[in-house]
Amino acid sequence: MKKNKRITIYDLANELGISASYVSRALNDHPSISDKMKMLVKMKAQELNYRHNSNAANLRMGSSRTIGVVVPKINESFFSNVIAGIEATCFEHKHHLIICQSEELFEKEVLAVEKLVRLNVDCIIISLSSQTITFNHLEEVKNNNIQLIQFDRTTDKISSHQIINNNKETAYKVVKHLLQQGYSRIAYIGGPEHTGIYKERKAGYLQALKEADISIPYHFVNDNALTREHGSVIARELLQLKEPPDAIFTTTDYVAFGVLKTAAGLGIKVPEQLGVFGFANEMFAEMLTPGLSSVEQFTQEIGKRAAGFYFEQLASKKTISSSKEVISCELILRGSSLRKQR
Amino acid sequence: MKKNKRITIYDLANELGISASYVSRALNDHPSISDKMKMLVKMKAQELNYRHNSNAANLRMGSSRTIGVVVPKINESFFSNVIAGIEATCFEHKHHLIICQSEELFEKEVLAVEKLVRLNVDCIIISLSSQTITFNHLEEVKNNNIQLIQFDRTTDKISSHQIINNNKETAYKVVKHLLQQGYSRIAYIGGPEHTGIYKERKAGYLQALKEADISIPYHFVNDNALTREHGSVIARELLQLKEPPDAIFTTTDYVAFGVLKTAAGLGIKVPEQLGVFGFANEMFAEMLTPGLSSVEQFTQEIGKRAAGFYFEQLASKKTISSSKEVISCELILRGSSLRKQR
DNA sequence: GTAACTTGTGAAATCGATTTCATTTTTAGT
DNA sequence: ACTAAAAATGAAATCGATTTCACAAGTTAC
Repeated sequence: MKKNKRITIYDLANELGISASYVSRALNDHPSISDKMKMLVKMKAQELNYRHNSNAANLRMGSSRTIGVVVPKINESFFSNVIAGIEATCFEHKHHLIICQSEELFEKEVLAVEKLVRLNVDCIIISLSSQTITFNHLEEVKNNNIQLIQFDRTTDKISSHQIINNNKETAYKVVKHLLQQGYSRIAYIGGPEHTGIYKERKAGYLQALKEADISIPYHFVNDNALTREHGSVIARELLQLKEPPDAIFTTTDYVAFGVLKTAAGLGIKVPEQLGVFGFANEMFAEMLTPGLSSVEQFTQEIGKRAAGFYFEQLASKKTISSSKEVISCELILRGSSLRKQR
Repeated sequence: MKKNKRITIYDLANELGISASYVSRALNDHPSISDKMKMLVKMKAQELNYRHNSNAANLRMGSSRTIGVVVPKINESFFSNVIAGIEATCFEHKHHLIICQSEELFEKEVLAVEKLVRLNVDCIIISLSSQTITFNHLEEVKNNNIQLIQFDRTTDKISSHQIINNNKETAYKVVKHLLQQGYSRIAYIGGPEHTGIYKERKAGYLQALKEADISIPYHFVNDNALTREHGSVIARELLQLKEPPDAIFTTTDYVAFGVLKTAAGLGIKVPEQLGVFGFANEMFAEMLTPGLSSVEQFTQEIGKRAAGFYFEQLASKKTISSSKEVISCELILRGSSLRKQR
């Protein structure tokens, strides 16, 4: 095992017979240094395989040109697309990205946030886990002068910039669409209400029903469902009622998939006997048979705006304590909710 | 804007009337310090909202207790599951994880690796982008005394530990299965051959055909296909031949999905007229109609083994320069390749 | 020719945690 | 009680890049 000690600017300085400070400036394109010397230093760096040490630089500068992202799951397409958007914008601004997942666990979310604080990131972009109901860990982020930006699963209890969809309005439109397709006994299977987006979607659902003067049984409204399994179980209960729903609106495509599976299992035809509408337009939504109607949230855009906001703040040097940015969704209509010829 | 300067161990030391070195030791549970004092220091740290500064610690220690992961795409379930496995093992060993994606671009892969080197990670676990055909960036990793571990998309040109599936054998089994189902004109749509796994899978495919004494036309063997679009295009060509294949084996579920779509578009019935077999058992494979037969790669296990190997090395202090670990796949048979009653 | 200024360069301080080494204090042993 | 050993504690060096400050050399202006 060779003890390949890493090359530092001091080594470069020695080799070149100049000082370390000079080397540092040369590498950073400081204006007081001639292009010729910059060239020379950079050549040498290349030759000796010099690697900049971020830890040393960050320690000195107190900034890391790094943004941390915390999401529940990186393999839900919603989140991975948001991340893609964030990354694109970071890339433009030559910032790094560190991605963490909370796996929907509060404990892991706290750990991830702590880690990012310790790493001295300049900004944390977060979408809360479904378990998260206290926010000290976010307060801490701000106490450490780290810019906090929330998206999608946000809380108003912590003041920060937020990027969200027009959830209520969109849910309202979904129900309107279902009504227009001739469904009237529309059930709801949504996520936990303490998470803002699900509350909003539920509100939109309820408002549309109210406006249409439709009353639905108590059991038609279900919260706390996020997975395919939840969807299956609740759908089974709903569809075996004496007077079952003729449409189900879910706040996640995963839940919708569970519903579709159960319906198929019970021999219920979609969309003829049951309309199904999802949310998030996951990649698999169009792969199903029939295609799952869902909501496009322009996820990439959300990511771009989240990171974009940070860089705007950085440039303007103003600090906005609290604000909201809304991105409008689009209904993607597929077979699962279309029974009328249009 | 309050100038909330971060609390350091010096601040804690001042407050407590002891030295910084003492504080450091107390926080790190150094044996030479009484439990009472440790308690006291930790309480104070809590009270003043002290945050450990990783940059300072890593600079001093030359290690970051961090593993970097570079994968082509975090939103392919294969990779996100491997990451989940890596994360689980890292979590056990109290190491951090930094996730980067190359997006199948060589340039981005190099940048990601550079970033990780600069951040002083202790180990890099990588699966190569499909563009990668030179490996200087990996050589550099090793030059910087960072442990390198490759998985799935690996190269033998750089000596390192590798975790791979038994790709050849598995592909061989897939073709055997198709033959046994009565398919005989079996086409292949695979990834780029310069990537080891695709070469292996192709080899397995060819061997099975050879053993069965089946010869297939030149056009039945296609490389460089990785996306759904590739799958669609190539499938269209294949299926419109005068003597089209009666089965298609693809090395990615995405490609297989493209094949299925095209087949459906052409009115070709799966599995009756065309058998389709994918690879990777992506989440959507079972969601399709008919279900897509695919190969389970035990991805989580791959991740666990990759990280596990690092920690074993760390514990044993031996350095193994080059080795391979093989994880066996399992054929998941679904509708798309089952036309015989079994 | 001298004052005033620019430009190029380096020494040294700095960031915060860790660790070596030395010193002080305590405990134990006889 | 006195020495030897052990435990507790702190001072200072260290990691590597950046930056402030100062100085030297070279230019310009009158």
